[in-house]
Amino acid sequence: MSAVRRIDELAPEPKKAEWLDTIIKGDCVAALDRLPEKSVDVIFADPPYNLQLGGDLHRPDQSRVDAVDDEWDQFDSFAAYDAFTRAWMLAARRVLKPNGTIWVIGSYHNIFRVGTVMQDLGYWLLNDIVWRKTNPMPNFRGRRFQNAHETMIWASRDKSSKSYTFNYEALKASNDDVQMRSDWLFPICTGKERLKNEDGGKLHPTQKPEALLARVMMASTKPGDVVLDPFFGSGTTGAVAKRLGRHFVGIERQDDYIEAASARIAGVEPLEDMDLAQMQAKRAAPRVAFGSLLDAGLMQPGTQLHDSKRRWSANVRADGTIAIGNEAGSIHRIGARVQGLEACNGWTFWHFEEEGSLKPIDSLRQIMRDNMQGVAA
Amino acid sequence: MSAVRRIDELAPEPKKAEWLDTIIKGDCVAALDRLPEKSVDVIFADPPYNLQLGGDLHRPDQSRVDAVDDEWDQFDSFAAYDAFTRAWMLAARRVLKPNGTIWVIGSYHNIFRVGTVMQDLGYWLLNDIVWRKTNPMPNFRGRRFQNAHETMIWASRDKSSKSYTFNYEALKASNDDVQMRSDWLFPICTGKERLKNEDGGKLHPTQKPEALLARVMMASTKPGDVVLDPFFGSGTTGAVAKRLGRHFVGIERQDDYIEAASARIAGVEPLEDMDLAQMQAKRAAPRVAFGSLLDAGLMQPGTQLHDSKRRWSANVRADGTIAIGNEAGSIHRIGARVQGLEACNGWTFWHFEEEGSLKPIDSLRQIMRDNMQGVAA
DNA sequence: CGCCTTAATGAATCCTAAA
DNA sequence: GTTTAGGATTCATTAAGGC
Repeated sequence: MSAVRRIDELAPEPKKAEWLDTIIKGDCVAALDRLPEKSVDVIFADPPYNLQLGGDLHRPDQSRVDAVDDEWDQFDSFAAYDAFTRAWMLAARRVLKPNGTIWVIGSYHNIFRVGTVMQDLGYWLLNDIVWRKTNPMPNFRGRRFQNAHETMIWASRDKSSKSYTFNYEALKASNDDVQMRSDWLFPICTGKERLKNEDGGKLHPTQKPEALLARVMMASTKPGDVVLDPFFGSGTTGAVAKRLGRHFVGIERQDDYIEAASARIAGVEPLEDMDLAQMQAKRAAPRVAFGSLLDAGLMQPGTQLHDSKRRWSANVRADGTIAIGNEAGSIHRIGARVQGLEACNGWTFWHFEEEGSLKPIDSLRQIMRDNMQGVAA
Repeated sequence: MSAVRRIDELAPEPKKAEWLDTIIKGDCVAALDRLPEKSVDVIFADPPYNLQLGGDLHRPDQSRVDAVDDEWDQFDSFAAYDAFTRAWMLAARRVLKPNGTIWVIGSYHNIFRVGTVMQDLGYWLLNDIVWRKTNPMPNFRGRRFQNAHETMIWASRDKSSKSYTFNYEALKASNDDVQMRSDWLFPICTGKERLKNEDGGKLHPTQKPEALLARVMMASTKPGDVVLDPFFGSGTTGAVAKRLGRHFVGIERQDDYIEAASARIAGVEPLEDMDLAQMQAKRAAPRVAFGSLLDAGLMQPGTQLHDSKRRWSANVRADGTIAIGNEAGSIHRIGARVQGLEACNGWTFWHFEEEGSLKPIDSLRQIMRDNMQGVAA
C-alpha cells in the first residue's frame, strides 16, 4: 500500500515526478497554471454547479460575486458561472496534450453552459454521453420527470486533433461485439463504495461510481497515461486510475476530501499488467505490403485471385501488383476498379484457391504478422 | 377528413379562429411576431442543429451516407447560430402563455447553445429528456461512440410559473406504476410513417417519430390545448396534436413541406376520448454486455474462464475482453476461435469456478438482469 | 402465398501514415 | 504545410427480390 503524496504549494516549473500521482491542494486554476503545458493525456472534471462556490465567483469584469446575495439577478449568476467555467477550462486546455481529450460531467443545471464554453474555447465535441442511473432519486413533488441521468461531454483539444485515444475494438468486444453507444447504464454510488464521514453520512455529495470512471478510462486512455481531475473530491478518478494502471493528478481545495481520497487511493491494489493488456487494434497492427507475401514465398507470381463469388479474376505479378488484362495496380485499386467503387480493401476482397476452396489473402497476411512477432520492427 | 388551412400572410392582430389549426408560411420570427401574446399552451421546436459536416462519409460497403446538408442548416459561426436561436426563442416566449412550457430538441452540436440561450432569456429548465434510439445510425469509422440519442429540453416560461401542465399520474399509470424517467426509448421514424417524395426518397431529412411527440403532448398538454411548432417541417407535431385532440399552429418556410404536412394532417383521424388514456411505453428485454459484469463487480479481471469440460481456459481482462495467450477478443469470438467455429455463444460456453464447481457465466447475466428490473434496457 | 436472401438507409461534426 | 495511397469501418429495420 503506497501512500499518496499531497502538495500544498507546487513549485514553479515542477518536474513530472513531483506532481505525478499526487493531490495538489488549492484552487484549480492556480494549480493548473503551475503544471507544465501539454502534460496530461486525459482530463476528467466534475465541476460544481451550485453557485455557492466559496467566494470564488467573479463576474467577467473581475468584480467579486457574493454567492448568497439574493439581489443579483439570474443573468448575473449565469454570467458568473460562465466566467468560472471559462477560467478553469482555459487553464485545463493549456495543460492538455494536443491529442488529449477531456470529459466533463454535469446535469441540466450547468451542462449547457459548460458545453457552450467548451465550444467557444475551441474544444471539439466528440460525443455527449448519457449516464442512465439504474437507481436514481425519485421526484418527490410529482411536478417533473424523474431526473434519471447525467450528461458527460467528451471533447478533443482541437478540431484538428485526430489521433486521440479511443479503444474502439476493446469496447466493442466487451459489449457483445456491437459498438458502444452514447447511453451508458450504471447504478449510482452507494453501499461500501460510498465514502462516509464521522457521522456516518456521505462524505461527498456527488461521489461518482467507479464503474463510470472505469469505462471512461478504458475508452479514452492507455496504460501509463496521465489522468488529471481538477475537482478531485472523494478521489474516484485517482482510485480508478491506480487500479487500471494509469497515473493521476488531483486538485482539491478541501482538506477533508484530500485526506479521505488519500486513504482511499492508498488502499487500492493495481491490477496485474496481464489483465490490463490492451486488445490490439487492427489499425495499429504492423503494415504488411502485398509484395512481401511474394518475398516470403507465401504467394507466387502467376497465381489467380478471385473475389468471393468468382465474378472477377486477377493475376498476381512479380512486382507485387495484380492485373486484369492490361490494367494493373495494387490489390486495393484493382478491387475498387472492378466494382466501380472509390475504395476497396483488397485484403478481404481477393481470394486464392486452396484445396478446392477460396481463402481470403488476408489469411496470408495474418501468417506474415504471426511470423513477425518478436522481431523488432 | 378536414382540410388544413394555409396562411400566406397573417393579418395584424388576428383572431384565434384565423390561425388555429393552420400552417403559416414564412420565417418563424416574423410569423411569431404576428401572433397574439400569451396565446399558446405548449411550443415544440425542432430547430436546425448546425451540424457542421465536413466531406462525404461512406459506409463500410462504400455506399454514401445521405447527410443533412440543407441550406437551412448552414450557419457561419457559433455566434450566428446563437443570434438565430435568441431571436426565435424571444419571439416564442412572447407568444407562450405564462404557465406554458416549451420543448426544444437537438443534438450535441447545438443543444448546449440552445440551453444556454434559454437560461439567459429567463426560461426555467424543468428537465432535460434523453431520446434513446433503438436503431440509430452506427458510427462507421469506429472513431467515436455510436451517437445513439438526442436531447430535449423542457422548460417553463419563467422561474415563477408553477401551474404548468404535467400529467404526472397519467404518465405513471402508463409506465407500470413507476414515475416516468428522463430517458425515453423510441425507434427513429422509418417505414410507412416516414413521408416520401416523388422519387421514393425521404421527404424531410429529420422527420421525428410520432410516438415521441405523443409522449410530449400526453405529458405536458390537456385536450383542447394549443401546440405551436415554429419549425413545422413534415408536420409531425400537427398530426399528433390532431390525433390527440389538441390544436396546433405550424410555421414553415418551404412550400413542399407545407403541402405534404397538410395532406398528412388531413388524413389523421382524431382518437375517441376514451382511447386517449392508453398510450403505453414499449419496453425491451434488457441486453447485458459481458463488460458490464466487470462494471458491476460480479466478475473480476484476472478470473480464469473454462469451457464446461476444461479443455480450454481463458483469462478475463479489465477491458471486458478475454484472452488466451496473445489472442484477445469478446467471449463469443474467443469461444468460436478455440473450437474452430464461425460463431459461439460465449455466455453458455464459458464457465467460472465457484466452490469447486464450474458455473456458466450466463448465471451472472441473470443476476444483472434481476438487478436491472424496472429499467428499460 | 411463404420463406429466405439481398439491398437500402437513418440529424454524422467518422482515418492516417508516408511521401 | 501539402498530397497520395493503404486499407479499415456498421446496427436495426424495412423492403424488395428470388424460389
